[in-house]
Amino acid sequence: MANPECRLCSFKSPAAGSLSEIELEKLESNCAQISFKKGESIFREGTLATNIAYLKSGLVKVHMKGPVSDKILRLTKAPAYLGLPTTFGEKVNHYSATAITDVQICFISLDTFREFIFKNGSFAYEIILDLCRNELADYQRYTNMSQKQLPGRLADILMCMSHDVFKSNKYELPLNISELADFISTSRESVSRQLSEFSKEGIISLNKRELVILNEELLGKICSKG
DNA sequence: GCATTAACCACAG
DNA sequence: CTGTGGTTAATGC
Repeated sequence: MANPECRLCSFKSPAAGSLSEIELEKLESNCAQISFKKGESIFREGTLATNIAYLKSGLVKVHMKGPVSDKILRLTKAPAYLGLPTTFGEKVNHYSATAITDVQICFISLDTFREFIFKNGSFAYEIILDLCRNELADYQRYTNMSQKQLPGRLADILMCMSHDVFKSNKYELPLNISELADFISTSRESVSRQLSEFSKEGIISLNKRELVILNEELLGKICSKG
């Protein structure tokens, strides 16, 4: 656990950017930074939500238990708040957050956070903005996912990760096959098969976890046609 | 009917 | 943990 220096933090959220000097000092003394290794759980579904979690660096999967299997709700890259809806709106977490790379988290006291919301309109506004954007993005993803067939769903997340997370046509898959399946609501076998289909068709190449998108145009078509 | 899609099972690296 | 083959159920011409 390191001493946070919120005032100097270069990963500050837009919301924290609107805090005054004094408020930042307050934040500093009510906040603890912790590192998690890849695979470690940051907070877990069913446990009491005690703090606001701010993802300072790294990549996290947000996921919840379904009736059949785990479901990955979102992939969240730093910087971002994790689980505001479940921390703020509910006493008990309705979903979990797990590190998929090494990760740094700042846990912020719920009371302090709440106080900022009450007293600092710009701070509150930034938080609302963030929640709105996420809700819209989630609605979009869920309608997409529920109407596309398997190839379209897979193409979708492969491109998403390429554009939004890694900003490159070449990247290391952050999720294993069965996590990909949990993400796009299918079985691990289907993901495995579909990936080799894409490889055979020359759309992607995949050795180990190293993914290269060779034919982005075609992948885009598959993505939009479903 | 026949084809397509995708899940489930089993088994092998 | 992954990749494949066989089988099977559902859905759409």
